[in-house]
Amino acid sequence: MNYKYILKIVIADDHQMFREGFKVLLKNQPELELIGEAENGKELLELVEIQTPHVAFVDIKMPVMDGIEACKRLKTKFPDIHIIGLSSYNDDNLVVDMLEAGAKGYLLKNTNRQELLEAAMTVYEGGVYYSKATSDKLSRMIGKSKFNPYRIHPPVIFSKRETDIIQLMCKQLTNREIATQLNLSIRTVESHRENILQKTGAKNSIGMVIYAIKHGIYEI
Amino acid sequence: MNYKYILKIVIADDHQMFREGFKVLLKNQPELELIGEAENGKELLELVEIQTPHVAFVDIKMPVMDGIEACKRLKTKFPDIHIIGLSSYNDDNLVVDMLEAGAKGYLLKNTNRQELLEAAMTVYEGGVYYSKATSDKLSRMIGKSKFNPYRIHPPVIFSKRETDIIQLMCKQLTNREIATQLNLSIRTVESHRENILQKTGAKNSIGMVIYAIKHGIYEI
DNA sequence: GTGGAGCTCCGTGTAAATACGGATGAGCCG
DNA sequence: CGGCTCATCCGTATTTACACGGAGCTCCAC
Repeated sequence: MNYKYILKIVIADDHQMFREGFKVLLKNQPELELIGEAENGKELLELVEIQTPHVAFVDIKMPVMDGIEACKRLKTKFPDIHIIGLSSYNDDNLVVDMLEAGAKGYLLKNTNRQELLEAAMTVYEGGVYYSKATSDKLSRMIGKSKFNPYRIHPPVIFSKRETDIIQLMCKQLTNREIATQLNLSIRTVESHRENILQKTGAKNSIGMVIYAIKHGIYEI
Repeated sequence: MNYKYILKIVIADDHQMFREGFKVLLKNQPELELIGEAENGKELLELVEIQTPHVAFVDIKMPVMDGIEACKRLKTKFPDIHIIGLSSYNDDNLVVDMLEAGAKGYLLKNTNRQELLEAAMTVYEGGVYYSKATSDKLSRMIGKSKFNPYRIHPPVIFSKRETDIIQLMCKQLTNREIATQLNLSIRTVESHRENILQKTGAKNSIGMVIYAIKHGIYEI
């Protein structure tokens, strides 16, 4: 498996032991960068307020504010965030609630680093992911519900060239300067820029750079 | 908000978790450079002995030597250092002690990067800064004491109008749309934009929006 | 009551970006 | 092979942005 992104993630769980174990799983996993931890849903909301994670791993059962409520609020306030529910065992009803609240994935806590990475990447790209160890009962519940795994929106993927151009644009180079630097015609650069605007849905280069920053294409 | 310094800061707190969170808050905050950490007051004194921080963020409650004692000793030995007290909740009496010991600011630990930066800059420029979430009780205590809050305003680079326009630009409005929304002539908006570009040193609107995001003028 | 800062407005340009249309070849994959 | 994406290039036109200049007004502080 090969991924081209580095995803910023956060973990919300009330047990420090689990958070530590989670961090151990992230060792030597450069594709996932843990940028914050929360002990409950309230802290998670505060955390997301100041950070900008791509994916949040959220325990369903937490004090103060549980994962389901946190998920609902997160999706309202930060529609772009991708949420993966966590539960200690197959707490079927709660998992379904979590998915209805907007989570796009679900993992049992005794997961492994492979699943962790796969789940994060899948939901980030617009898909859904369920723990392989998901109980038959939960599988049937999901199968019957609207949460059947499918890819909603094709992920916005940028070609290498487009990524280059986005980054150079973010460095305040003009189309002409980018063309010179990349040995391209300025018209080619303009074409790429148009495609980028179209893909990101941005109205102008400002929207594009915000998109780029949000999605980690450009680091500030 | 715009600051022209890069402040060297240190953090003293006995909880590694908090220090890590503190460091997260400093991400993308080029104005604050963390040059050292200490786990207690004693380590803090040793640290300041060999480093020269502009501002020290010091937890009040620490083992070995608490923040209050550390603050007193620091102010005696290094009168130029600026100290901001930290506490997990409104521990009113201790906060007052900390301020009497020479701290020029006080922050609750669940602060944000905006407050962090503002507090650091304010005390560095000779002012005092208290956490916005400071309890009413503490406010009264401070009000009665010699530590009457006042704020030295750092050189304000952006006027209210300019800030408005920056934020609308970040929302991908064109000059014309901004003019309409603010009931201004488009030429006025263009003038403001030119001033903003000049102030930020940005080459175009992309540089400006990156500046705005970096400095908390626009939240993404 | 002078001076500065902020806000407002304007003229005249050039440079750049945005928007629509189109095309060709290379490379990959089933 | 056939279909696809990517990268490359182009024409034409309009809209915005950027850059340089100047000026009058209010408000407030010194």
